[in-house]
Amino acid sequence: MGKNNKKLAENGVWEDFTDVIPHLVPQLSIDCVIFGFHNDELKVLLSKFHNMEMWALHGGFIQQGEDIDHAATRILSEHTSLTGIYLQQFQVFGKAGRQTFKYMESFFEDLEVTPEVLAFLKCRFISIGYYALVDFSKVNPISAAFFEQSAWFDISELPELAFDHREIIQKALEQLRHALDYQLVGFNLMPETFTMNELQLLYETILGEKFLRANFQRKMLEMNILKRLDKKQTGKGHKSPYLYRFEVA
Amino acid sequence: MGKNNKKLAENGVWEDFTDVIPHLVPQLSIDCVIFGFHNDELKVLLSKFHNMEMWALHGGFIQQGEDIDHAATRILSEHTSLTGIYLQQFQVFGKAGRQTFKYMESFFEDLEVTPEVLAFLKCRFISIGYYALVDFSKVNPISAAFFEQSAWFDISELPELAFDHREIIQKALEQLRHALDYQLVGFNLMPETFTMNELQLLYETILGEKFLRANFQRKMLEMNILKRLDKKQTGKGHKSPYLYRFEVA
DNA sequence: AATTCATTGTATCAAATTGATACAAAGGTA
DNA sequence: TACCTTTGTATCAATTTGATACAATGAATT
Repeated sequence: MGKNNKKLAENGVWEDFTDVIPHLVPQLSIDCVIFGFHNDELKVLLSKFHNMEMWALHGGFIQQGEDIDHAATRILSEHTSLTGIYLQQFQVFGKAGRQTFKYMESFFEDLEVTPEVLAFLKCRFISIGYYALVDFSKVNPISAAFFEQSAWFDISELPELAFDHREIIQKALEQLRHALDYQLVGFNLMPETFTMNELQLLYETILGEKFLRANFQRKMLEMNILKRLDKKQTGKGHKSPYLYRFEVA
Repeated sequence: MGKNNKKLAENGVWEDFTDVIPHLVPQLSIDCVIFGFHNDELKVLLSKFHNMEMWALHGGFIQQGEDIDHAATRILSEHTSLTGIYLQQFQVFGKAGRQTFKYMESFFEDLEVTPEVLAFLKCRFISIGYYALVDFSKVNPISAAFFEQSAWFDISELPELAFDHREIIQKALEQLRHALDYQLVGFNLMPETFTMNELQLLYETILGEKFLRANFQRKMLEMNILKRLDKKQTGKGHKSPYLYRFEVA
């Protein structure tokens, strides 16, 4: 997988980049902030540029006439092989100088592409931000063109990020927090079944505040969105909790 | 202004459209939903296509490298001569077939443009939706290229609208309602000073629900965002209300 | 000058929601 | 069986919200 980047189409998606450009909406891209939840921490899936200590969001281009939501779904599945994922468009990033190519000159020099392609890649792109909420345990990242590896990062311990990707993640988090308050969005980050305590930890982690156990449970139950299943056999020395599944009554 | 559309640059913004295209981000546009409040009704400012009973939002293109918020501000001022307006990006519209040119063939035939320009104009555009909140009394609409007049429409009595502009307005309204709940956004639709009753009417109109006068006043006052000024001399046969100005304490 | 009327500003009480604490039940270990 | 920890739920206090009441104001009317 991706020993070097001289060929741009290692994942088979692009046969020849020069030929593809005319079929794209130029200077417009999509960037996905892929959120997962693991070990009581909110994670973001990032990809690392080849030969550089620089990470980036999973992005891609929109094809002529392609529905943008379809493009986002396609890009996501190209990077994770996941389908049926919760995806939410949240903001467009289009500041004048949002892409700086500082520290990336050697990266571009290594690319064996035509001057036209290089000029295209160095344009100011306007990027539509989507966030994806995925079940961490089901993700199987795929390395795509330009990148050599993918990895999950704790939201509070992000590595060096390209362009304005740190700001994009920050805005995505704010939108996610907001959505958590008035939509039933959190369950997309949970496995199929879960305990009340696990759900509470998700809410506490994302919102960055603690809740009283009794009140959290009362609130969740009176929303009538949880189906109570059998008890979970924990083997721990205490009462075993119920399992729940998200299910609107 | 705008007796016909054979020349595209009547407002002086575009000298020659063909020359301008290469300086735009292709197939990407901005559409502004301009909200105003008048006679206890929420209004939208629309423009009418030349020689057609078809209305549209005020839109425009983004220049290469131009900050998109700057572009939105520029477009707004080109259409209304207003500056310092509250503008909020709210959603991108990029469905596969969002522009239908049904009923618009004659419009395109009337345009004396090169085939290249025509092809450009008929592309599927991805449009970034912004909404603007303006003080109704200060607006002085300007007719722009393609259009013959502008007018305010009650949100509940919209005329025939081009493309997916009805949906864009609907989504803008939903976002505005939402923003009203948790941001201090409504004051942009009000004149400099106003009575509590006028403010309540704004909230009731936008949110589509009635509030009890006493509770609305209590809620607003305890937010500490209103500066109480002198009483308004109404000349009416009852107690005269205080005037307020938006001012964070 | 007193009366009438619609509107405004605020007080008050009831109802609902939220915050904090308590306690019994379960499931294991010592 | 005693003990410890976690879970599920009940309970009461505090706060917020909903509904109603009432005095004050400013003009027109008598």
